Amino acid sequence: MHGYELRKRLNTSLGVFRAFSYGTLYPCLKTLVIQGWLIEETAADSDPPAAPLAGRRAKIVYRLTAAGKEHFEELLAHSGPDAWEDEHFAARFAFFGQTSKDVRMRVLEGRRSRLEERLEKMRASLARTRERLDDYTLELQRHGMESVEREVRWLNELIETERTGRVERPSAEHEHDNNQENGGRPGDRGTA
Amino acid sequence: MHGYELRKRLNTSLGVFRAFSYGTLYPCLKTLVIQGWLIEETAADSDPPAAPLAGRRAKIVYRLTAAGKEHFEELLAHSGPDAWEDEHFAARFAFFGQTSKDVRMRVLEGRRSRLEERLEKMRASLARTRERLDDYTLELQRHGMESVEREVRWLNELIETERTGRVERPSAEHEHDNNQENGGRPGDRGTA
DNA sequence: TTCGTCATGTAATGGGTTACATGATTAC
DNA sequence: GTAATCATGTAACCCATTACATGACGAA
Repeated sequence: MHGYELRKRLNTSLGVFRAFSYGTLYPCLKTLVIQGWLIEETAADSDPPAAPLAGRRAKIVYRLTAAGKEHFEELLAHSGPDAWEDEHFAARFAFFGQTSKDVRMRVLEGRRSRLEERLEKMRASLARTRERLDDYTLELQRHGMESVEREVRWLNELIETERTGRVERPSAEHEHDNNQENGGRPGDRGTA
Repeated sequence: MHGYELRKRLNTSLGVFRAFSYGTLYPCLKTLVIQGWLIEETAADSDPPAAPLAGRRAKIVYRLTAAGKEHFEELLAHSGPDAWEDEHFAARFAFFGQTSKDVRMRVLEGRRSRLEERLEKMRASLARTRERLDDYTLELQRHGMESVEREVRWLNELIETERTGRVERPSAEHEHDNNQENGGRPGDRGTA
């Protein structure tokens, strides 16, 4: 798709991502083209649904190259040391539909243990400072800890679901292809 | 206190804030000095608990000036247009102990309505895109929304507590002074 | 004697935003 | 005719991080 559309999607569809500004997005797309992961298709038009002639500024439609797709899949699979941090994790999770089960398990479990570490620290510091802080600060910490605990529970559910190989919510039950090497069970598109 | 100590506190005590690096902290303190909100006290030492002579590198202890305190209180009270965003709110909340009840109410209610706006948007976009996304993306959105809903409930509790003028948790019940113009009810220090 | 922690600081870099420029098209 | 939205892009800036430099002290 083209830049503008991409940004809108990031804005609305995925609530978790903050939308990047154009000042970030367009230069970024350009570098991806230079690196060979994307190609620009200065698509005059391909399917005009009730075409009102040319129109507007020429859209630049970006498409993944073969190399780009390969690289992307590599990125999803190979989890670096900070793959468990908030934003990294959310990004990975958003593309779970394109990964295999074992990758998903690794990421989910990694995230969980990361959060458990964090909980440890929070509990420790809370115990240490308990008496020396005012009620509001304490309340803030308490709420923060509960948020983390809640995410751990969420992860537990997801891991369990993943393990038993089941769809987690009612949701749509259409059929679709694409998805490498995992018999297309849990994460397939719900697209018609 | 001095820079190093300040940073440690931000690291451990307040779990919510990410700790700033020294590269941020020290220059920042310097500018605050220049602006007149802080003064450096190249404190040789004031209370050596079992003083082992001079020792180490000279600590630079920072202290609020009168102007600084005034400025700070102004910042807490006068909420700008983005005072309801995540980090701004957390920062404000952390200093609730130093504010008056009506400021607290304004901030809490502002935050809540901000979150409710956000919920609206999320609900709308979720309804719009429901069928076009895979289960994982949907699950991510769902979890995000529930997080926001949870924070709204939290705020409701806090507002209610604030309104009826009560301490929200068991906590310590010591007495202390300092706190301007609000009869020292809910947010006072729990310090011994 | 070496390592960890205390303590302060600087320079290079990174990753993002804001504000602006451009211009056509659609909706009121 | 005027505003909002579509659509792409650039330049200036901001805020924070990383990596480094310096050095003394205490503990293993």
